[in-house]
Amino acid sequence: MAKNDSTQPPLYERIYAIVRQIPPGKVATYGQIAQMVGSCTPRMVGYAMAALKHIDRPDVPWQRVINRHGRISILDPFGGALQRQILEEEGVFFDNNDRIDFLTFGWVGAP
DNA sequence: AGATTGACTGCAT
DNA sequence: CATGCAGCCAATC
Repeated sequence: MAKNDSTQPPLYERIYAIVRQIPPGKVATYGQIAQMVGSCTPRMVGYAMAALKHIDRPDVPWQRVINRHGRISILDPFGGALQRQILEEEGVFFDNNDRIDFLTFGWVGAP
C-alpha cells in the first residue's frame, strides 16, 4: 500500500489541470480559471503560471491564459510577444489595442 | 525557518 | 479611460 504522500497534489498542479483543458483557439482569464479550481484566487493562478518557468511544463498552454482586460499579462516582454504569436497561430484575433474579444475567443467553461 | 517573489482583480479617485 | 491602493496565497531560495 502505498502510503499516500503527505504531499497532496500541489495547488499549482490543479491550476495547470484547468489550463490544460482549454481548447485551442480559445482563451480564459485568471479569474475564470480560479473559479473553476474552486478555492483559489486569480492571484494564485498568475503565480502558478509564473512558476511554470521553474518547473518547465510544456503540457500547460499557459499562452491561453490572459487577464480580464483580454490582454496578455505576462511581465516578461519576450514571453508576452511569444504568447501573442502562439495565440495568433491558434487562430485568435488581436484588435488594434492588442486585445482579444472574449465574445469570440472567450472559453466557455469545460464541455 | 524566514524572506522574497509573483503572469490579478475590484474599487476609488 | 488611466492610475493607485488593498487583498490574496503558495512555491522557491
